[in-house]
Amino acid sequence: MTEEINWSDSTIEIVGNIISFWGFKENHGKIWALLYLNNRGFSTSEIRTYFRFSKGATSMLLQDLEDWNVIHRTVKPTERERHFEANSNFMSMIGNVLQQREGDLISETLIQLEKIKTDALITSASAEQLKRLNDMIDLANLMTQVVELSNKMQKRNIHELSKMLTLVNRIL
Amino acid sequence: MTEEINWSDSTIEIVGNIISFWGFKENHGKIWALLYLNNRGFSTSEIRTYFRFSKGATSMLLQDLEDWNVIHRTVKPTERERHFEANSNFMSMIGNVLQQREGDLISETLIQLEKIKTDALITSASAEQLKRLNDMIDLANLMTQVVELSNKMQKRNIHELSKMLTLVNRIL
DNA sequence: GTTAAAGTTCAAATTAATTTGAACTTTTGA
DNA sequence: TCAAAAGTTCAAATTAATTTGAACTTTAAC
Repeated sequence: MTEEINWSDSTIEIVGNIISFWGFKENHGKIWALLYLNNRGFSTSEIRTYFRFSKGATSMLLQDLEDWNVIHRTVKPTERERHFEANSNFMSMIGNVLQQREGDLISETLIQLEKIKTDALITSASAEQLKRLNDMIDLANLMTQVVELSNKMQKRNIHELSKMLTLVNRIL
Repeated sequence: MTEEINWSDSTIEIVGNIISFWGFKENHGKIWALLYLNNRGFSTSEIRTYFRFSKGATSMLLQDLEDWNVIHRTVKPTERERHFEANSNFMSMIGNVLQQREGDLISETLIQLEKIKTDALITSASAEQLKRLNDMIDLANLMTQVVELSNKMQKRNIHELSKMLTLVNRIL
């Protein structure tokens, strides 16, 4: 019976949880937290063993994290397996996923809404309805802005961001 | 065979979609969009018929939207059924859900992380690990700020927000 | 070039989120 | 007060998201 519970284990759980909040898989967050909290490279099989993930899941999760620029490979000349380290710019996780979704969804939405607007103009829509349709277009544009903002936030660290937001909160 | 496809139908689909992006059920977004785009009160059964939702689902969805302050009841003395209208402050939808999650998740996370930090201090954690644990606490605090911000955004309209974000984007 | 370890893919299985509908409670008009 | 219409609840059914693992491809040490 092991006495000591590793404090980083519980943190990994919690961080996995908090990250899934932003629309990620919890396991993306857990892997990132493992790497980040321990501050060293982990091999694929080490990660797999730690979490008891399948080979396929591990491959896919690491792929995503790499694509999102949340982890990077480290060169280990002695080992054949890949090794990964966490990038500390956590915000990129959020930013990248928003960006990915944005590409797929928001711009497409804007195109569709503009198309609908054209239709509405030539048919029966009332002035009030047009106003509201325009609001929806504003909404889609707002989301583009949010995504743009989150991309810029990627380049800042958490402390800096927290301070910035305090400021913005004070202004509003 | 109906010739004319109502332009607002497609908009409702799209808005439902874009709203689910923020972590809502698509059907929350659809109901809100129906009410908002048509700018009038709808009875429960009207809504149910339009979307072909079950009685139970309609009840629950409307309940949520009302709780989140996204729709409100209107008095119709002639009718027995409830009638609902959209509140135009769409942002409250996002803000309220973030807030709701925040209550359940972020504050709890902060408590847990602080507890873990105490443990880490009295056990084996290295200075570097402590630093990273502190980063995680910063992260949780950052999320509190984001939630606070989104609550303030509720009180603004979409146009105003869009302009504000353009400004922030320019600064960063 | 061989081959074995590492990595990928994706259909099937598992798990999680959402919706349904029947039984129940509440509301309201007569 | 009563009854019927409206609204709610929640276990079961449905649908959606995630994970597994076996078959496959790629990589790199020899």
